[in-house]
Amino acid sequence: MEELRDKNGLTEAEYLAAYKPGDYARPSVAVDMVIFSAADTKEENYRKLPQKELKVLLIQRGGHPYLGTWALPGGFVEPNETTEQAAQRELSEETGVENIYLEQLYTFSEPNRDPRTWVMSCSYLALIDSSKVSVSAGDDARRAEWFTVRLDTVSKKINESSDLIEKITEYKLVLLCEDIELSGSVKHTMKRTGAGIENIYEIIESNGIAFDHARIISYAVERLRGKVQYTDIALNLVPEYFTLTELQQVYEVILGTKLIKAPFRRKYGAMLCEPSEKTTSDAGHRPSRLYRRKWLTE
Amino acid sequence: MEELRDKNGLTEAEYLAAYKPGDYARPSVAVDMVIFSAADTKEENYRKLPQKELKVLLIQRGGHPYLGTWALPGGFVEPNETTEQAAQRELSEETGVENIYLEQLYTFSEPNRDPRTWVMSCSYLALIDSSKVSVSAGDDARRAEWFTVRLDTVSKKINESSDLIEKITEYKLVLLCEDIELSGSVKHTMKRTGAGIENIYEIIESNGIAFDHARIISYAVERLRGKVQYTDIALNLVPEYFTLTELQQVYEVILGTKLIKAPFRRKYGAMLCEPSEKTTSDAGHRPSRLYRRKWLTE
DNA sequence: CAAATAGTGTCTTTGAGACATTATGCG
DNA sequence: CGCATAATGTCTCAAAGACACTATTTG
Repeated sequence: MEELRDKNGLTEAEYLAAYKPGDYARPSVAVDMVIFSAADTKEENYRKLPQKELKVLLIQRGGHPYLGTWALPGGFVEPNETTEQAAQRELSEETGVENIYLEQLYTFSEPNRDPRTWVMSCSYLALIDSSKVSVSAGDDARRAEWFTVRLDTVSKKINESSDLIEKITEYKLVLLCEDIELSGSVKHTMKRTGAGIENIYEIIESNGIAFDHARIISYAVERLRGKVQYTDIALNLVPEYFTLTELQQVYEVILGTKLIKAPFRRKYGAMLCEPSEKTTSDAGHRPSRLYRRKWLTE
Repeated sequence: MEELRDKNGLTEAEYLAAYKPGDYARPSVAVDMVIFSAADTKEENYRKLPQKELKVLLIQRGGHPYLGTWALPGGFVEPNETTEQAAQRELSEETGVENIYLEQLYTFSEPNRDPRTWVMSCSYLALIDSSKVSVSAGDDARRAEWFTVRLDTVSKKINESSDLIEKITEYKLVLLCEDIELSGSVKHTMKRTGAGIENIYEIIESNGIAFDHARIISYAVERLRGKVQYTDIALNLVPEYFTLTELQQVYEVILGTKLIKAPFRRKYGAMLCEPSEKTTSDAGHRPSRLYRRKWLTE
């Protein structure tokens, strides 16, 4: 292999030594983090259990563009690191917590998604257990807050003609934090013509959410909804010791549906969790067994 | 919103007009295409049916680095296009076929994955029906060939200690095209320490496959294996009119297992396909009904 | 008719969904 | 004791897995 020479008579080592990068345009590459947690609501009735809510961490922009609106935490990838390492770095800077579940989501590349310059966003999904979440710090410079996430399908239209099927779905994303309400609408058009499929995503409204981050958050919620059903990913949103009711609430808040207790326990409780010796107490009702994650070693 | 001014007293329009991109390093971003098809093997016995094989399109490198080895088709993303558009462009250049199933896979970003310079690869999965595949053209400059794909799990080790679980899986990828045999080994280490999970992928051997493309191809096969089970993605590998046995073979070759006919037909045949009036003929046995894709409009 | 595949019937087992019933700690 | 939740039992129904049987074409 060392002896191979190209049409200029150079070996690979010689070629690389002489290599000069061309000066064609290169994009900046940022990582944007969709950091979810599942936090308890406050419950006044001491006998009733709190409910879970899906939260996402946003940061208020202190400069242009999108000054004053809310954005996903993120930053630029540096030349000596992978996007995963950049994501890990941003994550510990932002939350102060190490060892968080991290998964690459999607690379968004619309050339005008950042009005300043050509910036691609390699987005990451991170899941953090709510007990580790530091109380939303009203830091001096950057204000970071956890927003309750709601993603609903607003409308679904299907246009069918002889050889064109068009499926238009509109999603509405609402983000709430005390008196702040942000919202965004994403329209997904799926076109099938002949043997071809085309998916188009458009942001048709973005209210207080910076860049294309409404789209990125919607995408992250959809990924979470899908993966929760066939992986143990939800266990990353729950403390080390947890009750099965808690876990069920996490599933419910992600999927947006109510689940029935008995089959949920048979399926996920038995498959993903193992009972510990501990129980809850002081609850105003029968105490509940605490479970731990069962590491799948199949 | 127009009236908001930042700490320098600028409106957003003024800020953007004055904006100068910094001169920090930017990566090149390439798209690499994993183009799969499912082609029939030759069968001498006229009564027997041909088998399907999973194929991937590779191009022999005509220059350094990795001169003479085989690489995924791909190219650089240009400033006025999305990665999807770049992928679409590469795809029609390479195969001459429009309207192909296309899906973003993963963005690989190890800083040294290209020995020349900092290049990220945004990889795409494309599925093309074998009847559209032009016979592997021995073009003048770039030699392109379809390689039969085989991905096996070679070994699986689990190290469990008190608070560290390590799962090491080794995959072996073999690519065959007549007398050419390429191979690669990818090692996946999953470490769980405390609440943290770390996934490390290493290429431990690459025989005739350029860059980190052995890893990208392995990733694509795994994605395909996963998605085939809960989507209609496999129908993109089959012509407009196809038999259910053909479709079953596609599933079998992707999953690497044999499936039982009756339940396969009940599940996928009824759900994803609709019968046409046509049948096969001249087969040396009972003719088979030809089906078409049923577009899912739920 | 023999070879080879097409296509269907049915039995078993598994598991999801739905609902009901029993258990238990706390004030 | 009564409230609220914990935990489990059981019935029904749908579907996956496995296997066998019938149907149909061509040389």
